[in-house]
Formats: sequence, structure tokens, C-alpha cells
Amino acid sequence: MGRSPCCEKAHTNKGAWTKEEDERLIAYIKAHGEGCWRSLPKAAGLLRCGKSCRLRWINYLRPDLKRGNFTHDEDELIIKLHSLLGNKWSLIAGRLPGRTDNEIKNYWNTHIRRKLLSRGIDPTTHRPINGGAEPPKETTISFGAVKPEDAENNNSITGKDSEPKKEENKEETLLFKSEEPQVAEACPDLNLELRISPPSSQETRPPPLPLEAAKSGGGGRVNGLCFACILGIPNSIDCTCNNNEDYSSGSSSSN
DNA sequence: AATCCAAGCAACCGCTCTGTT
DNA sequence: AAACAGAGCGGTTGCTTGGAT
Repeated sequence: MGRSPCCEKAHTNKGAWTKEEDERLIAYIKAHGEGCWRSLPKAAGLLRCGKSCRLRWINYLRPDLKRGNFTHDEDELIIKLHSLLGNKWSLIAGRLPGRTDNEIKNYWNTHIRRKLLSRGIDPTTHRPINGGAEPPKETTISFGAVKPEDAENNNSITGKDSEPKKEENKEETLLFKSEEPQVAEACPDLNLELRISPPSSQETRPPPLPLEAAKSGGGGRVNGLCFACILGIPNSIDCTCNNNEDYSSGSSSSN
């Protein structure tokens, strides 16, 4: 479609990053912020594509990255979120502070997939591998902090598979027929009527690690917050606590 | 000790989405 | 409304490393 390339490939390095490149990138971002990725390489004196710089920063150089092994709790949370969201790695990563989408995606493909298979669970459908073919049941997942009036609006989308379409205007209620009745089986403690908000910037993230909440299920509370609020889904119909105001005030800046 | 193979991870590629003109 | 540019996402690739033979 005649799109101009994101960079001039002939004069860009590829492959593994050198320490010097890392240092240049870190120094530049510390001094100027993340800004415009397209122009960053030139400004920083890097012979790299802007996309490459962005990826390197986000996946490896960012100071708030946790790195290291995933804990058992993180494993379980990833599984539950994946059963709800599918391969929406960035959304899943948004609920795991210090983890990147790429990291989670790799971890899923290398560890969790196998783990689920060994449990006799299909990692794609979260359904028992030998399980029967139950008819799809309707599941509601909502994205974004839905305003009451919006919730009333009929802007629900009905789809067929478990992969809800991307959020629209960050406020969209998705109603889809899940082919995954097994979600309830795999996670009987999860309230499937969830509203998932898009991941926001680090400052506006929900409180870290909603692990206890995930473990305790939809009804569980951590620090007085219900699971919906901990997932960054204030004002949802699933909210069972009274922290909506606190929450929305701190996480209103959307991306 | 050398070779082979599989697993893990970093990085790339192509596509889609979103904002701007 | 259409075209364009930039950013972000998900799938895939390929290199590195560690264990097995």
C-alpha cells in the first residue's frame, strides 16, 4: 500500500543491541523522555529503527521492569487473564506490573502452554482436551470505564470467538458468545462479568499485583478493593466496594 | 570432549489502530 | 471523508544457551 518505511533500512543496525547502544538510548530517554520514536534514533545518535528503539526500551531497558522468574501467583493470574482476554498480551501485561507483553507472550508459549497441556487443558480454549463440545455460552466482558449512560446504550458487539474486538474510544461494552464455557470450569472462582480497562501509563496503573484478588475470585477483596477495582475497572457493575471515586480520579488519563 | 537438539528469549516484521491534516 | 504518519500489538524468526547423548 505504498507506505513509507518506518526507517531507512540500509543504514540501520539490526540484531542484538550492544551495550553502547543501550547506554545511548537510556541516556537519551532520561534526558528527553520517550517522545517521538521515529525521530529518536537520529536524535540519540543511534543507527536503529525507531520501532527497534521503542521495543528495546519497553522490553528491556525500562527501569521499572521486574525481570526474573514468574511466580506461581503470576502464572495463575496470567492463565486467568488469558482465559478472559485471549492473546491480548498488552492487556494482560497491563495487569502485571513490571512485566512486558513480549515477556508474557514468550513465557506463555514456553511455559504455561506446556503446563496447561500437562493438566489436560487446551491452552487456546482453556477447555479440557478431552472435554465435550458444549454449546457456546454468552459471556460479557466490558472494556473501559463505562459510564452509566453508555452502559445503557446498545453498543455491545456480539462476536463469535473469544477474542473481543479492540476497544472503541476506550469505552466499549463487549458482549460476545464465548466458545469457552470452560472458563468457568477452569476458573470457577472468577466472575466472568468483567469490565477490563485498557492498560494505562505506569503512573495510572491500578494497585500492583491483584494476585490475591485473582485467587480469591470476583468476590474477593484486597485492601478494601473488589476484584473489579483492582483490575482497574472502577464504576463497573461488578464493583462491590465503594472506592470508585478514589480510583477513577487516579486513573482517568487514558492513553 | 564433541556434537546434537530443544528450550528460552530478544528482536524483527507486518498489520491495525489512532490522531492529524 | 479521505489520506497520511506514527505508534502499538501480536505472530514469527533466529540466535544463544544448556542439557542429553
